[in-house]
Amino acid sequence: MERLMHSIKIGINNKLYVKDPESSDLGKRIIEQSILMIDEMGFESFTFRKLGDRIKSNESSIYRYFENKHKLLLYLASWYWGWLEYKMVFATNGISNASEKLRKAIEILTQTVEEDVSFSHINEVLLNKIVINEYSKSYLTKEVDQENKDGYFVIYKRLINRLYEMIVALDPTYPYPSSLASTILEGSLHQYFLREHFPMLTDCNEKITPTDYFMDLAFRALKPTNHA
Amino acid sequence: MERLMHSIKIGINNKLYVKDPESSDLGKRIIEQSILMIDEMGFESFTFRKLGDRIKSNESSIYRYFENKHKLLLYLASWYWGWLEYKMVFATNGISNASEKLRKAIEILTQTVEEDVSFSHINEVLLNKIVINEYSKSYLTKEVDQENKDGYFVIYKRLINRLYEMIVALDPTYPYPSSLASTILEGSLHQYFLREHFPMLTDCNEKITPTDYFMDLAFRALKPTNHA
DNA sequence: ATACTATGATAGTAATACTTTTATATTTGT
DNA sequence: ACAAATATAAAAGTATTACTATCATAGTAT
Repeated sequence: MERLMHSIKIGINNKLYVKDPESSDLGKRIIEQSILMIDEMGFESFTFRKLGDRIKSNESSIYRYFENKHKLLLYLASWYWGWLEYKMVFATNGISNASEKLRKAIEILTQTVEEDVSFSHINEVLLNKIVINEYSKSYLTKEVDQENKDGYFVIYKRLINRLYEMIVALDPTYPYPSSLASTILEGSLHQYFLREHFPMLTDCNEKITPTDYFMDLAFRALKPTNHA
Repeated sequence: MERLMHSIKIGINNKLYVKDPESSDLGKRIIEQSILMIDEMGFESFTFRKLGDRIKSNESSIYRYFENKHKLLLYLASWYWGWLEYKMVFATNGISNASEKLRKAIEILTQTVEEDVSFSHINEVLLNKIVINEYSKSYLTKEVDQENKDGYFVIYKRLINRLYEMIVALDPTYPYPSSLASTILEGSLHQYFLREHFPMLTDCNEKITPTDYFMDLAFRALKPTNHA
């Protein structure tokens, strides 16, 4: 798996960047260090000026890669969802039993990102934390509809759609498969956030994981059909 | 109900404001017009300078009521959750059957806010839209833990806790009552957002409501015990 | 040797998120 | 009715942000 992913490039909408950050050393440093900095200081405090100082480059050079920090966040999020999608498709690929397949998918999508193995300059653990803490900000804007039209959220939508398909395959009678799919993905991020900051609002802790909760919820909601 | 609510004041943590906006005409205009403006232009574009222009007052005068726009958002959100809590407690008060009680609570908490009836200067319909589009931004910050300690989220937490208690009363064997309660509240906001901007990611539309979805989900998950 | 490209350095602009000071209007207490 | 206290308004100032523009320079490709 690790070896395989080394040779994979996650295809991100090229409107999200001015110049592909994967195409140069500076670009990779921008990605690498922006992940560290956004995690450290939060998205609002993060600026291209500070990033420039940190990577000993220039603010104006960073603008040659990304129009603004909002697009950088969309880029990072797309990368993350693409990476998760890849892991999920890979892990569920051979499974023919609909129930097992969905089980595996939920496991991959809701489990903690444990360690950083595959891409040298991208720290997936921190990127997962960024997605938990900042992803909502990327779509809760007045520009969502235009940006959605421009395809900035395709990977995320495709991922939810894959989950939707597995739900329908398992139980075609369930009336809310899209909502359940989006609830699992978004709700999982939320439960991680609550575990960290509002432990009274969640049952998740060191022992119980968001995976446990959503696995249970999904299988309480769905009734497998016999042709599965 | 309307008459009753006219005489109710929603108790909001007094650290959220410098001067109580309910205590003066200017304060009420700040609340009234900030709701309209945040709805119109979104929270990031909204500024105290623009609000001052709009209400023909001065930027500096607004700062005498709220330290910054972030605290204003927290104030508006607290007001909203307090208002919802009130409606929920009122509506579920007389119900002794645990199942019916939870049913009523979910209905109140997840249904569309249809019209603005009770408080003259607060438009609850728009406030509901603001909560859908902006609430996450109020807690997805580096300062959450401190602000949580300062009690800025008490009403929201109390509301979820009330829902939690109804879930436990209905089915004490269910292992994730807190997570289910927080999922219903947060997930409902999310489904409304998706319905508006990402219809492919939800089953909710003109006919199917987030209420339908979460009512069904909750009652698939929970098994009433006989002593209910 | 030259031309092209990437990056860096510097400066500039408009807007934001405030703070400070001073003036004026309004309310209230006696 | 008058003085004092309080609320609001007006204006100016500051540091930072989110860029844009210009010019210089180093490396690379032909």
